[in-house]
Amino acid sequence: MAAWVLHVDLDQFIAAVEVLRDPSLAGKPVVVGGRGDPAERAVVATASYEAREFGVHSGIPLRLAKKRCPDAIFLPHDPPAYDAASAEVYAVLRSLDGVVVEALGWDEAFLGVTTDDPVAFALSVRAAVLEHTRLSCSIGIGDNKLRAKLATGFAKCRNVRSASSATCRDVRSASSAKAAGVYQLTRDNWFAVMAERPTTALWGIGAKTGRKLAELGFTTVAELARAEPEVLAERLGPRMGPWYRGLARGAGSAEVTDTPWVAKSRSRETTFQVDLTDGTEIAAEVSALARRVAADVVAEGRPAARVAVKVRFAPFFTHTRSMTLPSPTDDVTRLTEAALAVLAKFELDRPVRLLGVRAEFPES
DNA sequence: TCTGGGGTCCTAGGACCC
DNA sequence: TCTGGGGTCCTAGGACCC
Repeated sequence: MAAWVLHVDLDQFIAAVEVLRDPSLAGKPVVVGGRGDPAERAVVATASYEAREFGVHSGIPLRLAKKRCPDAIFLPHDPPAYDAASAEVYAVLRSLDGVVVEALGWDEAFLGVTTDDPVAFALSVRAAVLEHTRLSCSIGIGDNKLRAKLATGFAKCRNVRSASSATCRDVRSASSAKAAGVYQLTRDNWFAVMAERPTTALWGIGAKTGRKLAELGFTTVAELARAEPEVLAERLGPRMGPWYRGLARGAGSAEVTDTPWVAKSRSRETTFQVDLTDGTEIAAEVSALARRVAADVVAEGRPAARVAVKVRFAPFFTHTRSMTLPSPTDDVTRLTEAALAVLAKFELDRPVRLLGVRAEFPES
């Protein structure tokens, strides 16, 4: 019996929950985001596969989604509904025998499992989730979390209509698991599958870091895996540099833990439909955000030690100022006064498109 | 095409202290 | 008088992820 990491990822989770609520949406292009009004300042949270065929995907402005897919059905983002659906999925996962469940978000979890047949086990997990929640998921199997997580992307290629995407290139020939919705990635097929892919295919390397690596001459995973740690450390920092090289070699933790997640901070922010210019109005919005954050802090049952304010000026310059409180507190008045004191550190000389307030908890 | 909201971790400079 | 280093805290910003 061997230890395996499984990465479970619900397919188009938010759109799928909406379809369960309203079966008439099935098979149609559905776009969820903001208040469901494509004329507003907001972005796509999830698009159904039908909408994705029009180039609509997470993160693009609703306005653009409407332009690309005029017939799409736009729905408001409804977190409580997704919380509830997510809880059902986790209940199923936690009911599985001998499995450690580590939550990653609404629609993702790592499972730690000991088995001789991880593919059969993954298929049984898919079946259980589908039977009890009517939601489908894809499952990556790995010998650590990094490989399990990346495997899920390939699992989706055999599961859904995204087989034309870059992630899916050549995945069939390199596969060892033949089942739909499941894919296995281990040290044995790591380089066969990953070597020629761009460094940004790795979990933890985004566009910015990918560009820096390319400037150093490392474009593919194989090239990054052969890089000198010192060269990477020089350009990308003493810890991050060598860590990226490890990613390229498929290195990662295999430890799955069910220790409950404890928040290190709580924040609230708002993008205004129309930029704010009036100082009094800006202060009033910061107060309102601070009161919401204070309520979150009270609910958390721990006092906050630090308060930060975020201001995004038009067109898109984001700045943060913060202060450590004289002593930790969960008092609404003290937190609000602190947020206003931090706001006063800014020179509010340009229109403001976003305001945010964050409370940080002391380190355990 | 003007780009949400909620988080986490890392880096780097300056203050301050010994 | 001027000069060392090291350690820690505070602050701002960058990058990434879902």
